[in-house]
Amino acid sequence: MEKAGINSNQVRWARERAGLQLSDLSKALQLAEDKIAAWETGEEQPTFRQAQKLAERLRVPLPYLFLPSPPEENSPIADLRTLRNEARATFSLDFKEVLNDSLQKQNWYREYLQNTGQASPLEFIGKYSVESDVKTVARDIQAVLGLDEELRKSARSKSDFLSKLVQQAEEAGILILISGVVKNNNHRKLTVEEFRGFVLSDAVAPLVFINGNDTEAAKLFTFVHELAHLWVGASGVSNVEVKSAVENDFDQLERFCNQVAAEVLIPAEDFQSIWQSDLSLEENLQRYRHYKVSDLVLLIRARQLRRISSTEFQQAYATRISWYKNRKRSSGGNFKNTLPARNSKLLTSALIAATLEGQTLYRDAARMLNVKVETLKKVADHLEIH
DNA sequence: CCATCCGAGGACCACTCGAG
DNA sequence: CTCGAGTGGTCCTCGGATGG
Repeated sequence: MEKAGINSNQVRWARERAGLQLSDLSKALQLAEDKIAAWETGEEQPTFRQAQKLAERLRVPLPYLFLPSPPEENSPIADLRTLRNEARATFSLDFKEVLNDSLQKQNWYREYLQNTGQASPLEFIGKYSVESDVKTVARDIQAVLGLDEELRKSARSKSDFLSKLVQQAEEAGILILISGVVKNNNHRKLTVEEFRGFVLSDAVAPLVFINGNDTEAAKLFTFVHELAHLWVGASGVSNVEVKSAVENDFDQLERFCNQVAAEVLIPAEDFQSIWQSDLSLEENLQRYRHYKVSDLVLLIRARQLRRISSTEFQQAYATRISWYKNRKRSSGGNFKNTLPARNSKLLTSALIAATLEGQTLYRDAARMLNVKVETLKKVADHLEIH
């Protein structure tokens, strides 16, 4: 069998980068641990086929295994880090892949707009700064989203409310991706401990990514929080701790975006006028049902506006969180709906339009969405029906 | 050593239904 | 009417099994 002739040092580097033990790899590749160890020392060489499988499992392009030394991997993440002053030592491989995947989609979409003469700058990107008035920014976001009494009324449920807002944001030209996994791999779930969302600001093709593994309540809040980022024109990775929204976040930008998000979802004036001090917390929460926001958001608001004590907040918050965590996730669903939701409907339909017009190859389009060509065609049919 | 097949697991939306 | 819970349809990845 012909040997691949890879650089043994690269095997070790890639394995450690992927956070895998020799034993994990041995199991995944169905090969003896000694053999893989020998690849790493250079005593043995894998076959081409084995090298291919190895690269696949280590999530690196095959050529990486032949390089003389590890490649620089700093590109977009370095920028994000400087923009966000939180000292995050390292990002997980999963996160990096999601970020790169999103950047590719954003780049494609920007070029698509340019090629079709639709690339006009969105007026709201970077319209304000963190020094701006919270209320003013919040009103502007509401206006762009068309978030008014009517929209709230038309939402059939809280999750429907979120999807309606997402739809409005996409119509305004913002790509919104909501996914709880890396690419289409259900075995690689994203953790909310690492991030709840991120935003890639851009004048013509802004992109918001929401970690779909989060609770409904948190997703809604993160979504609006990321929009606030765009309104001040800042990219960044966010881990919006719902809890920290009521305390003084050390980061001025994050604090500002949290305040704006709360103001968008439930304006302080409305909140104050509806609240009745002689009612219990639970009774009061019932009075805000038509706002279609979850108890968690209401609790944040109540605390921010000093309607409840810190202890009351902590207590009510804790019971909600455990309830949300215990709730069952139904399995099933239609992949033809899932795919556009994960990759942004705006991007998906633009991509399909581009392939139909012959500007983009089916192969490339399918690769960008991480599906087979056949699947992409089915999704295209599905979307045309509606 | 390797190609191929097959079942398990699980993501997510859209819609319906029934209780309050 | 409102709202949450439940359900159906579809795909991708993984890993074990099989047999060349």
